[in-house]
Amino acid sequence: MNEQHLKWDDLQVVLAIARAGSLSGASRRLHISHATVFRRLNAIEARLGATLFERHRHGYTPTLAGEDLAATAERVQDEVNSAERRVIGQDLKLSGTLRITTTDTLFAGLLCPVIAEFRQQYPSITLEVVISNQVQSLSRREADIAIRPTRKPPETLVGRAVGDITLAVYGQKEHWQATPALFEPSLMLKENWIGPDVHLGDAALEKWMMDKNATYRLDSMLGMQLAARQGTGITVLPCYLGDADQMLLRLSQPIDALTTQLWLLTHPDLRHVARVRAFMAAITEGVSEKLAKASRATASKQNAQAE
Amino acid sequence: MNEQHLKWDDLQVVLAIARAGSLSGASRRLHISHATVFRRLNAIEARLGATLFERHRHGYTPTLAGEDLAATAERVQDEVNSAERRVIGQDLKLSGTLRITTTDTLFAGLLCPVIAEFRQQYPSITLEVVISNQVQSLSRREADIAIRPTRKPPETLVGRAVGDITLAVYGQKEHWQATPALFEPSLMLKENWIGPDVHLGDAALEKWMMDKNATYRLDSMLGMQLAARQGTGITVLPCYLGDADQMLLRLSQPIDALTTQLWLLTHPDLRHVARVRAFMAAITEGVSEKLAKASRATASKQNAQAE
DNA sequence: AAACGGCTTTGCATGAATGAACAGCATTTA
DNA sequence: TAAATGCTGTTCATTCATGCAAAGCCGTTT
Repeated sequence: MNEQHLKWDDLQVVLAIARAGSLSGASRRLHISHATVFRRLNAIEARLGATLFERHRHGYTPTLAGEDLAATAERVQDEVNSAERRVIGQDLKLSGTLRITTTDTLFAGLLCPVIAEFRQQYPSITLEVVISNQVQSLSRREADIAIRPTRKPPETLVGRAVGDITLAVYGQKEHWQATPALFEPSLMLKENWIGPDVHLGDAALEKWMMDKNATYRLDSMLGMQLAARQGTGITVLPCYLGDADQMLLRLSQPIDALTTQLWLLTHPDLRHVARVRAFMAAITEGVSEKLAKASRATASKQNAQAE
Repeated sequence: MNEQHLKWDDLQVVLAIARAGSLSGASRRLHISHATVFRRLNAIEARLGATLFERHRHGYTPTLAGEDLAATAERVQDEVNSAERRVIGQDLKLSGTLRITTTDTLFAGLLCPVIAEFRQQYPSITLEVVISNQVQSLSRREADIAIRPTRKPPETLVGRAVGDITLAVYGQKEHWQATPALFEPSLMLKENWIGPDVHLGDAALEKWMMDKNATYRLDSMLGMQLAARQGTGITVLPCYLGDADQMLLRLSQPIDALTTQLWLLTHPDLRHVARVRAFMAAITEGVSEKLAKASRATASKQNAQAE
């Protein structure tokens, strides 16, 4: 036997195939061509003199040896990711790339102009924005900063709460403008409600909507906003989104049970990275003012009704 | 920041530079060109945006980040080596490569014909023989099988003792053939002794030679054999070596304090590899007979004197 | 039954990586 | 003191690895 048959990068290929269960799945995980995955696996097996995967038409299943290597690869991956974070965590330059993950609602309703301003302020920092309602793993280096509404952030991450996100009932202005009062939601059960489907992933909202019997469900707040604009029914939206929409009218006070906080989160290892700090400061400044403005709009409407 | 800047193979380069302290040293460790080391390190640093080594004319020293990555790389190396041994340890084929390490003395005096016979018997097995008096690490995959004289083998390895290696005093036949008796070594203190230097690495032999005042020292048994052939003095040699040399004559009984055992050692993970088993069986059979023959030659000479 | 989607496998052109050779500088050796 | 040695750094030609495109097979959907 020669000294070393296993190239360290080989483990990454084995892991991707084992976890994806196919060559094409692995190629998508690794962002390389499936032809390359195919050839690299065959080269690895030839070098080791061992069969790592059983071939099927629908894909590949690992042998015992293949699974052993995949488990090893996971441990190596943790080591590599930790090391990389530690090294990059010392970066004091206001340049380089930042990868941000946030929801479509937050991006469209709150963050877009703030990020544009940050771009002007720090042109040397390259931004990659992942707009997804799926959770991106910060420890797995899928993103550097997460901007999310949450009532309880993960303990493994660090960050700050920027402000409260209040939610209230909204309806089409054209339909509801002749009714100036704010309603108690429990008195609106006979209305047609537009609600969230299970993919939106807000358990508290789903629970709150249970007695509303929504027969029109969408998987995003933006979708619910668009539906309410059509006069199809009433729905619950974040105040920053609903209040800014000229075609919608606020129909209730903010609903305490649905209030969340907006959190900026990053991995502890990255908290001293200069561009991470700069970005979080800019978002905090730009967004907390907008959330405060939404809060003031709530109070103004209440005073107007008292007169 | 992009998802991943650190290629897993990068760690290997960083480790080699950190431990060798220079690009050329690292290139020798990795068996690649120093130009490649130079370029790969610069590429790694550019990707990470961090300085891993300080440059000097005499070589490179790691920064804190570089040392951190090197420590990580060592852990990864252990993982990779263990995984490879486990996978290869299931290999049941009588083909592939075997890497053997043994001493120059054992190779020249005992193993050469036995290995040649093994080559004829298993032509599909490629042998790489490292002849060195330095210890080669089996856990670091520098060799698969070690053949060594030792009185106490390392506990982390597995193997078998093939037989005893006896050592006795030898002198030039031309000079000593008129003196048929065997001497007690303590009565030969006034002779000119040829001894081992410190690099031979046999502490028991060095201790035994202390009162012999050897003023001609060599760093190998083969060297001591050649010197004794010239009639320069008397020396201590393994019986399998001295008895087979027509120009030398045995002058003493085997010296109990110097007797060692010949061990075949391998890593526990490799003990079921078919070619490892085949090689160890062949060496055991071929060598134990030769060591027994040396033992019989001792008894015959003693009987001749009793008559 | 045809179309579609997902899988694996193969050939060719291109880009990336590597080794060989060279150059320069400082230190060591004869 | 000159030559040898060992280091880093650069250029050019070659080799290797990769992506693109194509082909084949099979199961599912229309």
